[in-house]
Amino acid sequence: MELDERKRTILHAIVRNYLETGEPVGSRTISKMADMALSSATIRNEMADLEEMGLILQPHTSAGRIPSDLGYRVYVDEMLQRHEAEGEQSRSLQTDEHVSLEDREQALQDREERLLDREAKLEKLLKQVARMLATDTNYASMISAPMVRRNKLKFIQISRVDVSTLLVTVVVEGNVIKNRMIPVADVLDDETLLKLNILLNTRLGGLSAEEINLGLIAAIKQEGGKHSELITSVIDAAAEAITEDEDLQIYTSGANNIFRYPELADKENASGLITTFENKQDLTSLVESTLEGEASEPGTGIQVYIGGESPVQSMKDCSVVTATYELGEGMRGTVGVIGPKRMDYDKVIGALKKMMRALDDLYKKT
Amino acid sequence: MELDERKRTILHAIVRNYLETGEPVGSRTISKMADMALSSATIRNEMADLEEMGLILQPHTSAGRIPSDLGYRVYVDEMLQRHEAEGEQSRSLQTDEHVSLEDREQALQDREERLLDREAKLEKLLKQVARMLATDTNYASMISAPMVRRNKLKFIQISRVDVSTLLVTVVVEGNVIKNRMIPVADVLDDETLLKLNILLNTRLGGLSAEEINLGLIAAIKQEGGKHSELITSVIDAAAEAITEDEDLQIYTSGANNIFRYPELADKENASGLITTFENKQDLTSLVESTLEGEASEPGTGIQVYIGGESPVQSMKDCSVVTATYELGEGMRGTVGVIGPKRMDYDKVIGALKKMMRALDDLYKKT
DNA sequence: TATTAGCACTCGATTCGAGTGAGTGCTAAC
DNA sequence: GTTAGCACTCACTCGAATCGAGTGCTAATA
Repeated sequence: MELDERKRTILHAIVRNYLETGEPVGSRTISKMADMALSSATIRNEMADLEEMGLILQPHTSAGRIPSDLGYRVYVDEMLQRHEAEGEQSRSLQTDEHVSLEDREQALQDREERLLDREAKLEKLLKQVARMLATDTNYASMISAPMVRRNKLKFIQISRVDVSTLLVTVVVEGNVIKNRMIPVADVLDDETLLKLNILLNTRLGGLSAEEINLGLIAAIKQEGGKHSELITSVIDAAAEAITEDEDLQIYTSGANNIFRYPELADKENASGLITTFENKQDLTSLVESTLEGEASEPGTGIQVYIGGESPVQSMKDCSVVTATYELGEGMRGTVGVIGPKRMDYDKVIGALKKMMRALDDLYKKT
Repeated sequence: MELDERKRTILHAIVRNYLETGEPVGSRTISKMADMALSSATIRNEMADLEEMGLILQPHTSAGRIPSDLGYRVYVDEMLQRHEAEGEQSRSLQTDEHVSLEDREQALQDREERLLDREAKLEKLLKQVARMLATDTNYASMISAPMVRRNKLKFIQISRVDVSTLLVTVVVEGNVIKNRMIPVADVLDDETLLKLNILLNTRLGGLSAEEINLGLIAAIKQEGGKHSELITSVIDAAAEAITEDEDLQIYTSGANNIFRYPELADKENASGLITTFENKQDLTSLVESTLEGEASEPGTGIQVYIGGESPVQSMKDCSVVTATYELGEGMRGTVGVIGPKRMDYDKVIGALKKMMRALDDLYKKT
């Protein structure tokens, strides 16, 4: 059977109505709609067809129809196409409605703030983005910290904080900074310290994790003479700073919003979702899946997972809309909104696009 | 009316039974208990008295009794006294059952790990503690990062990472480290850098936030000559590191456990609690209240908030058991367990005490 | 005088059945 | 191909009946 124009219209009507009311929609409701010149009986026939095609379903015999996952799918796909088309258009028109982050932009006005130690301030930004998305949409939101490429050592410094303590500061590519304190028994004079610093920087600067092998370490130790033990500690710290695959930071917000939607608020669902939001662990699959999808088919960058399509088990009754954001320098992360399957996809996609544009601008203005 | 021995026994029986079953307990249930040689009628009379005294109440006329908040209070108070007594005993006996953190202790065996950059590793420890408490008790848990006293500058260092970037590293009392990157237009040679470092350390080292006033800053700037702009930046960073009243970090775990207890799992309650756990903001009042309470009456360090006693509005149907932990050096924080009013206080208090002992040992072994 | 047996009573919870209404599928007429 | 009409389904609501755990009170008992 074919999904002709009329069936498509009816499907749309059903989906839209269901998104609004959250209740199964009957044939009479549809036939009474303004631009619908058909009787309920006709609608019923078409509905029967749509059901046969797996696009809608009945909760029980004497109820109206609700969209099936597949039904949502065709609805969303069409919407995405429309958004994409619009996107092309607006890109040439250059709308300037991205005001929401303006206070942040303000904060970033002075040059110093901008190049700041990423770890600290980025976290605040991400939390803010998550919160804004959640409050804007009334759904739950998540955002992953961008994956930073950082496998090259940029700078090492040993300094003496007090007589018995040394501080090792390591800067790696991407301006990620790691500190480590090392207690020492024997006091080192300034000269030795300076020598060690020069030695370490000349030998290790610019190297990646793979390049720092045992041979090299041994060589440096030899050069360092009696301070080999200290050198080991320092290189250790450096290695940790480079390799440490810090478990993908993810921030969430608005978890409580799930209670707004009865279909998610029952104990079973709520408990599972809350656990997912708390552990964050499970959300990584969502991040990965989004990045993959984006790579394989780079479109607007928006992806929608309906029900079971989501890689996260506990979200089988939810829909997830994700996007990939970029903060320049190839730092990419994933941001997403999680809500009931009958979420307002249009609004959510709009909010995400707006947010991504804001993030884009934020770092483009550097 | 007086709370004589028999009334007390009956009250205990009611509370204990209610903690177990979660259902109102009737006179017959009590009279049938092993060590109870009274008829249900007598129990009923006593119950009427207890109700008059405000220690128990009836959900409705034809139901059994449940403990009132006041009833819980006397129950818990007695338990706390008992615990305190036991505590005295076990302190001289020196039991050695604190095994739960042993893997962590293992990790801290090698000396280096121990003095490590607190920020990073402490966070993991705290998260682990929270999770362990939550899984041990099946309630929700929270832990606040210890408040560090850090108002004295210990060490400042400016170093050149690359031609256009300087790195300022500030260490303050308590070995908290702050980094900040500063972009510079004009290149600084090593000598100037060294001079600046010495200048800053001699003038600022050991000073507290109050002591770094505008006059001093002006004086330093003058000494620094043409690098006054840079000096401003550095002092800025230092000041930030000292004062920054970083909004009291709090970690939570096991929020989903609230769904185990029907009296907390209804939408209203659950939504409120989840929001509280997510924002963490509201939990600060709990931390403060605990520290205050601890200060005014230093006992076992355990405090119990029953229902409305808790300073957190959303927890009016919960009980909260908190404790103050200490990681040496006067670094104190608060750890707590949040559950239904009918929580197993004994188990929770036990778990908290055990955890505190483990934390104590962890840092005493330094 | 304190305790207990007995009894009427209360009231939430559960069950049952009737009634309601939104919605369907099918058939026959247009 | 569309529509009016009709019998049918089934979740939902509501009130009545029943159940039973538990109470308070009274009178008898040790």
